[in-house]
Amino acid sequence: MSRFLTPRSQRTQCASCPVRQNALFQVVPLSYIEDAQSRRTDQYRLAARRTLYEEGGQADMAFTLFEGWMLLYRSDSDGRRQGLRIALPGDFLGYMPPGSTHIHHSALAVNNAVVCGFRQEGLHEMMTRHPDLAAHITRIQARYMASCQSHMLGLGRKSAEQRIAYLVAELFHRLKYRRLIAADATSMPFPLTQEMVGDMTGLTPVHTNRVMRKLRSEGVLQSERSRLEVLDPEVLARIGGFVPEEPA
Amino acid sequence: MSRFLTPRSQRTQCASCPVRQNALFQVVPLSYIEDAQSRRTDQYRLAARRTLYEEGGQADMAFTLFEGWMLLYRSDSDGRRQGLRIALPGDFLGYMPPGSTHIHHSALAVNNAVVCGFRQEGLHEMMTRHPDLAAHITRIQARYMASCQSHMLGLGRKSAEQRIAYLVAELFHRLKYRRLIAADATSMPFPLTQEMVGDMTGLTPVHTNRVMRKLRSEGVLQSERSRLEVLDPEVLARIGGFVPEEPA
DNA sequence: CGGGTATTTGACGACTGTCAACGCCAGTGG
DNA sequence: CCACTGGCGTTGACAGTCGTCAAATACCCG
Repeated sequence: MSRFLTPRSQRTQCASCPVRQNALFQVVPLSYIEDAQSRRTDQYRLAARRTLYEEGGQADMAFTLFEGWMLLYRSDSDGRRQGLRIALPGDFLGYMPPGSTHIHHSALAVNNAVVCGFRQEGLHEMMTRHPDLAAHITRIQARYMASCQSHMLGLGRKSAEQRIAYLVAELFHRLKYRRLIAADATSMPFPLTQEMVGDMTGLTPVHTNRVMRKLRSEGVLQSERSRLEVLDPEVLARIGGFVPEEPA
Repeated sequence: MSRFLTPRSQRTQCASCPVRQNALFQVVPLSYIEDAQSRRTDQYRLAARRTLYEEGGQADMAFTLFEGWMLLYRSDSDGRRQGLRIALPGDFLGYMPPGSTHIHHSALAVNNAVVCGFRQEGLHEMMTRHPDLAAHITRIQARYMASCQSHMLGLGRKSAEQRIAYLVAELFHRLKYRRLIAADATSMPFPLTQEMVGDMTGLTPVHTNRVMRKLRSEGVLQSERSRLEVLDPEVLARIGGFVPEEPA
């Protein structure tokens, strides 16, 4: 648990290079697109294993994730790292309400990612102008909060197998909900390393490996390269105690 | 871990009786008090060990806690319970953004408590009318989110002793920050049972006891009835890895 | 004083972490 | 084309934390 802050893949420092590309807003409601378009910055392409922002840094930008997955995490003074959330395309990252000074977590690109940045100030202005944008952001926060609480329940009270099953079931559900995979898909892209799964579940990479191996031997999962096949979604959800909620 | 849903103190179902009493809003900014006064309901007095609301219920009311402590928790299908947050006087509970149907956690009165209720709809109306109230609520959510993330770090990566030390240090800090105890106080009211401490830290009551005993024998804490004396705040914060953040 | 709850303690075992190696695979450079 | 290298996955042995079960003691309120 000590090799973390500059761990296996010699986690290079953050870097992000502007790129031009068209895409839709997946988070901001349609009615604000015009206003939002004028405020958003260029898009950024972020290489795998680089951080978009880091704990303790200035919180002057928020982002919408367009492509790729990101791992949001927090680490303590001993270098132990705890995953907070896996951000999928369409997710909103790094938002901080007015008056906040620094951000409390870091964001790491799991694979190559594309994000679109907004200045926080711009968002705050928009919120005062469009009251239902404020309501929308409030909803997003509440949804993340609920998910965060589910993870707390897992970290505090579930076994390793349950936590991992929950994580996979949740990701599978979220990908389907956003139509990033077909509704009847039986497999999904899975760019997370076992170490990252361990970060999310509060487990050691070694123990994560053992448990995933067990799930495979039980015929629940099947993994090939960076894909994961869910052989029995029912059992997976039952093991993990995962109950899909409306939004995802 | 199975005796929980109707545990030791035969946790009676929720009940709340209206009461009349004057008090200030501690959460809503002054400028909205007039509007808020017209929207708030009466205050409610809640006996110790009763729930204010429960997971899965309708989310039609939000509350400001005036007196007493509350334990917000979530439980899974096996009856295991995980504490999410200790609400102290001045805290805001049960808020759900527009469109939410049911609440995802339960709120239990640790000791006798007094809350003031607001209809969610009323809050939503106010938010559209007063954009900075929306910003304020957003800030509150972000603060709870940050605290929630700190707890995730603890649940996932810290030892039992560290988690308990963190919890106590955090409560001590929050009480001081809100001037619920003097800035130079060396002790605080501590109505939590060891079981509740275990709920918050993801530990068994039994193991919680052992660890608290250890902290006492190390001369860090001292407990009498429902008070806790912090003999060495420095060491406590260092053990728990607690770093006070601006708001609390 | 009595009943019920909370705290405390001991024995025991399971789950998970730690340490240390090894194999596999992809990308790189010769 | 092939050897090399670094990251990731896999495995085994072992230790320690923490959960479980069970029971005794202390405490609080009526």
